[in-house]
Amino acid sequence: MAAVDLSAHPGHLARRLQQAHHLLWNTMVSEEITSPQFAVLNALVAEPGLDQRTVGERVGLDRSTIAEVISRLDRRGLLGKVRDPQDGRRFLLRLTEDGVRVHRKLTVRTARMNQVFLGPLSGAEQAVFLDLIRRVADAAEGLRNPGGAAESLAGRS
Amino acid sequence: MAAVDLSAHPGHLARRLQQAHHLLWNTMVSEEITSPQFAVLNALVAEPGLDQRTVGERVGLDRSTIAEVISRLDRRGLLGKVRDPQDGRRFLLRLTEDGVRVHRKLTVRTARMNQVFLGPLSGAEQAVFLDLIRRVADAAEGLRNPGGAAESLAGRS
DNA sequence: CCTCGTTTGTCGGTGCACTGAACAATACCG
DNA sequence: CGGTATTGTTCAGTGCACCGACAAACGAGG
Repeated sequence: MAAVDLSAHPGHLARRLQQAHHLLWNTMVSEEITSPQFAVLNALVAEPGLDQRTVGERVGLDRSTIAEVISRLDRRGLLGKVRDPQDGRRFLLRLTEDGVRVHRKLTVRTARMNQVFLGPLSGAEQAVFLDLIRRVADAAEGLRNPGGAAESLAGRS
Repeated sequence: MAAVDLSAHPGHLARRLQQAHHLLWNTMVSEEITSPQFAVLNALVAEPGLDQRTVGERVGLDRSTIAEVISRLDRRGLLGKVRDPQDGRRFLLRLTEDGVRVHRKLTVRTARMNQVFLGPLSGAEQAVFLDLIRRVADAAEGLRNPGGAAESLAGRS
């Protein structure tokens, strides 16, 4: 029996980590607005008037997924989409007042939740934790678009 | 504009980490069998004859999700389910020969993939990385079942 | 026995996430 | 100007993940 210890597999741990986060988010932040939805709201607070594709790029969601998330936020009246008069392909997105309000409220709660989530780690460990995840995620993402900006991974042709 | 830097949010990073893993899994391990499906195969290699619920507990999936994953593996002929003669509620699960074969093949590939995935980190960092994720995930999971082991979070009343 | 409460699995509903394909509007090139 | 990419959005299909409700099966008391 060649069974493996899953607790040494980063993918398995990543999944469990996200489940843990989902659980905490539901109880401490919101049952209506999900974490990806909040990320979209946040992106539009920072840069109102973005189009869908760019928002997706900012928060790390592909075109299909971002379309669903945005349509949900639209249905709830948290943002509005209008066609760009300059470029009839895009929708320009901006938050409604409701959207801004929701974002403000959840910002406070997410901060509290993050403290609880990272509670088991010391301050120094938390910084290391975030740094390590970011490095692993960035590297793997770099494998996808070799032709992005000035790149990360060494192998330029 | 009270926008927040998402790259300091562990939940956001956790999601991106999983996406990165998903991408690598698809290209380096299998497009047919997913990571959760492999986890189930692995659990049944270690302990043949488990029931669905217990498998779900081993790999960290709830009853609904594990049912879907198992039905997929069943449809592909990688495992068989028979009712427990002792307890008519459960199904006893065991891998078919095909299932064992697939598990063996993927075990090799996952090992390779994990090396690439963790490649950006040094050996020492990899150990820290896995340890930190495990601690955070375990702690948050502990919040769910207060009746688990001894308790984690400091802020008791 | 026969009810009461629990456990196992299923089902319906919602939501994230990816792929690949279709479509429309725009931009580029000869 | 016309034809061909390129880009932004949508749609169909698959799969993970959660919750709540439900039926069948079990277990313990009466």
